[in-house]
Amino acid sequence: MLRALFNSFHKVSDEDYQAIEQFTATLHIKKNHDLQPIGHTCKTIYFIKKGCARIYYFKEDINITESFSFENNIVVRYESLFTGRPSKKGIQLLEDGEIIAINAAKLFELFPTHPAIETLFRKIFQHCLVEQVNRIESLQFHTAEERYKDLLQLSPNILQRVPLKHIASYLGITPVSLSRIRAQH
Amino acid sequence: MLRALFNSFHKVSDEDYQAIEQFTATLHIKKNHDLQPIGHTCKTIYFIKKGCARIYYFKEDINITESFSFENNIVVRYESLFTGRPSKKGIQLLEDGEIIAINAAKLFELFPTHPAIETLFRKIFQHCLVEQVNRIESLQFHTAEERYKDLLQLSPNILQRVPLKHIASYLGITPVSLSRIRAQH
DNA sequence: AACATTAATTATCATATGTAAAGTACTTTC
DNA sequence: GAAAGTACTTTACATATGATAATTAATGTT
Repeated sequence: MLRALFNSFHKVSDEDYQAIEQFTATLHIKKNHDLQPIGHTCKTIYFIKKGCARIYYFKEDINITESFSFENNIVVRYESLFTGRPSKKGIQLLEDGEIIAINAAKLFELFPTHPAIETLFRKIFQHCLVEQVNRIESLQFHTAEERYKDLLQLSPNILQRVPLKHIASYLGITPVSLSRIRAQH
Repeated sequence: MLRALFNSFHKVSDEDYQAIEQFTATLHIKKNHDLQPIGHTCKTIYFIKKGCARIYYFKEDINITESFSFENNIVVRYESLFTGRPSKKGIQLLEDGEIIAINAAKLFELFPTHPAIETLFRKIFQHCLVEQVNRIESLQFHTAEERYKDLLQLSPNILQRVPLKHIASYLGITPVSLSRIRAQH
């Protein structure tokens, strides 16, 4: 499953895959619990095998969802992993979940001896970069209603899995405002 | 100059640097001219030696600035370079500029034989990823006024170099709205 | 220098979103 | 199963931003 995801970015040999696997652990986390709390420096790349999660932070007491992640996706707080600074963001499970944790420091140590692994993760990060650019475009010049409709199109079942208050803050609006948008069907 | 920038991400040997240099060209572009027009597939990584540029696109006749880039920075339309799809975005010079163009296809071909070059660009892309995440945070939950002040703090001389209309669309607001924000000092 | 074009500001009005408060429905806990 | 808590909606009002149009300022062209 993890390997299938990897292969979709860059084919790796059995040996390379096993080298990565060596530094992975499977975690079972309950709904509403944190995979990583606010304030810790991110040293792990997570892969969601089952469940869904959100990256969140507080702005003046307001709980803001930066992103959602569902099965078969990677979750990383890049701004912490790539700078070495503590993250003001946490990762919370929105459903009971099964998570594969990859030790990032150990993984990065593999790069000099396993170029294919470095290539794999370079391509994964490139893909993430494209996702972020698209998100910026959406936030910069779409109305809240357009962003809501786009989100439903991209993740049709998100309404069944994620509380509306998180969707609201993800869209950059208040729950009241989201209610209004939903009401005018 | 380019090498100094590279070194700030990852030290490369003379040989590696020369391998990259082989696929670079220096361009002189006049103010208001396009470095790359809308609709072309991005196959080049640009480095700004002198001048400043913006990535822009149209949304229903409205000319939107996605990002600004100044001296000593890299400009790439990731969503095109990393997907191979034509970009609906262009790159325009806002001042007469001197640009170093790196042929991305040739560069990527160096990766298997020059692992240090791959590492260098992985780190550059990681840095860009962090920048994009920060931009998302700014767009998602700051008011237009906060975003304006943050921009001035980050690029204090931007007002002298960039027309306000571009700054407005970069902030996700109309020029009229930016005028108002500036008026209430 | 005169003219034409574009950029920026200001004013007015319309609309979208925020804030606060109250009500309803759903969950959780004991 | 009652009580408490949480999520969501609705209403009323406040504020920020958008749209349009008119004016002034700045820039480019001949």
